[in-house]
Amino acid sequence: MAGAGPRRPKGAKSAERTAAASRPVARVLVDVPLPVHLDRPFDYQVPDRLDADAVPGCRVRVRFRGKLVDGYLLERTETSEFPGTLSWLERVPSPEPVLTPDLLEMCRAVATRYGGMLADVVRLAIPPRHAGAEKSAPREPGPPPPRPAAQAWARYQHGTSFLEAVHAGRPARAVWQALPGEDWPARLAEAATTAAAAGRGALVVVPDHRDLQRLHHACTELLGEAGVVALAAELAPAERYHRWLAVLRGAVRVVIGTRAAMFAPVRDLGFAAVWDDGDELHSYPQVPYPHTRDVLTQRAHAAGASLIVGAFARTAEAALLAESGWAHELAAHRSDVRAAAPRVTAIGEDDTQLARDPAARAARLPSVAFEAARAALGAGAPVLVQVPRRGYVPALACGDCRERARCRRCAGPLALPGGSEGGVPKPAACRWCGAAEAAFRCPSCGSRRLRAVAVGAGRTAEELGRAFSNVPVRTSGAGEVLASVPAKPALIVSTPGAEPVAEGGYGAALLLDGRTLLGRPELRAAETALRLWFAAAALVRPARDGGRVVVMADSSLQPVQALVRWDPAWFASLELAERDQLGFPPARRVAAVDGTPEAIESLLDSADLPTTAEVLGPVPLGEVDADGNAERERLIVRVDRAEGRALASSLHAAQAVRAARKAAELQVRLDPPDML
DNA sequence: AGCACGCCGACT
DNA sequence: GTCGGCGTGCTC
Repeated sequence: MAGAGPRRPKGAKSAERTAAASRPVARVLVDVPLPVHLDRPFDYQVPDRLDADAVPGCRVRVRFRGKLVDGYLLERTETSEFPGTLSWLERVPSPEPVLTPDLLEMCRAVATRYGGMLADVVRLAIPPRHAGAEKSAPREPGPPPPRPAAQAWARYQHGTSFLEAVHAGRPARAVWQALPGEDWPARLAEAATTAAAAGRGALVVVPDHRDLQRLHHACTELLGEAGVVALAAELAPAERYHRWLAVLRGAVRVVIGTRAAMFAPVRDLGFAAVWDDGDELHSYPQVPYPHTRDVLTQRAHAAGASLIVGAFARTAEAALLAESGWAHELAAHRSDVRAAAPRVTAIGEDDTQLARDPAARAARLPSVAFEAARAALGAGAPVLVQVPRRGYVPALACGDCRERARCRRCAGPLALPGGSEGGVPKPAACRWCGAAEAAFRCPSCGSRRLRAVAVGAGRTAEELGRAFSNVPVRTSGAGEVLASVPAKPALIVSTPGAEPVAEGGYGAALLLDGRTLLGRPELRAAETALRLWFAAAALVRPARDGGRVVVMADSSLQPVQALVRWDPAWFASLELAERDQLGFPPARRVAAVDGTPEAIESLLDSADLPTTAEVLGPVPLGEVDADGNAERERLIVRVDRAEGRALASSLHAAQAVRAARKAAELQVRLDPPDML
């Protein structure tokens, strides 16, 4: 019997409705933007006419605060704890159980990890409904594909045994350092197909559409058109839902996609992979801002699936997975790496010798770069020119050694706040804790000088075109991204991340403006620069075939050394150690809380933060008035990694307390990638 | 976000 | 007395 909601509703109004005979209570997750304290299910009465359709996981329409809203039926129960009278379930748009127990559990885990709300995660995980797709989407899976040959994996230590584990259903987890020139889509397709051959599901997530096309091509080679499905947020709604349903119903074993696919409801997940986890596109820009790598590691763990975190470069997060022993290394022998890599030359500011050629001088091309390009073009190969994007971000660095200037209290980034006091410009201040730094002294070299760092304009394609007047120049970037270029002499000017693949490999790559790339104010400046360099350099022929890379950056810098030696793991390990020392993620877990000063204050009053919590700030965000107060401010809270979960849950709880509710508008982000 | 209840000032 | 201010709390 229903505890409160009567089975047979009394009163004239609901006389025509009768509750279902068995399990008349539906626990419903309402899909409306709600304050955090309402992050819980609500109970409704199931009328007997909807009894058959109202199955766990189906979409429902219910009346909530007087309005008809969408929701998901989580479960049917006999009784409700709610003391009042339950409203009726109004409609079941479709009995398709889209929020399966597995998917629900995954969404809960993700919400918990980020201190976010379940409904927000479910909104990311389930695409909008399209009725036609429910009729047309397939239900039955085809036979498992044959197990693919995977000799190419033998180039990596433990590569063969990794695939063996995938096939045998033993969870193997690896940080994969792809060899220069590696056909990574083919390798990931092989691994995914290996899981499918064993009858299990596979999921591979890549940063962008171009990568997805390459991966899709590699997968259809092994699985045929019907054996793989690509999920991408930019698909038309009907097609998107059709493909998603095919996955949900278990009709397709291998699923690939861009970040929205991290939640794909793959049946019996046996293998998951994220390619190039350092690409910021893997960070989902909606609450609670989940990251592909985090979600897939969590899913692999929960499902007992194998996992690959792969790239040409390596993030500090991937390094942590390896160093903590959670994953193992999947890398080639050093000698094989050297044999596959191009020859890399670094040219610093001081040893820049401009080319004699007047046009090359005009383009400010050093002679080494000019000669490398000319030799490659002469050999009939295309040359890649990587030009950093435009953009400007104010930040400060040591005026002498160029080390990023950091706060002595909390190691946050120093910047010039702008504005003046009594005609004197305000001194540098920490962007985290707000402490002013009037007497900077560089911890590395002792210098007292500060200089502004700005991401500047790159050289243009026209300038380079003049330096090589008889060679066609093509550009790949924001406007138009090229997928591939033929093995002919050409200059390919590309912004980072938009480099086309060259048939037979580029003869040379020129990585311009390395200094500005390295000097970017983000925490990940060096890691990002190196990732972009490796991605471009990996498209160049091996040194033995004449492949050369010239990077315009000081060879004494660690990221530059890592590129020259082709040792991404070494740099990632240093980076991780440094983050540990500075108290940054992933060594520690950091939360950024934005909101009005009152909301922040009430959160600080009420939050039961973990014992290792260190609170920085708040610092004003955006415009500051005469008294130094802003409409919104940011608070940083950091804790030991082990207390990440506790931090997420305490921030979740603190947002729900009465005092914070009025001021509301608190935005909580965990390990925000763009915070610094 | 909107809507209902609730405890003090100006009015018939 | 009683109308109505919006401050506070709730949404099955």
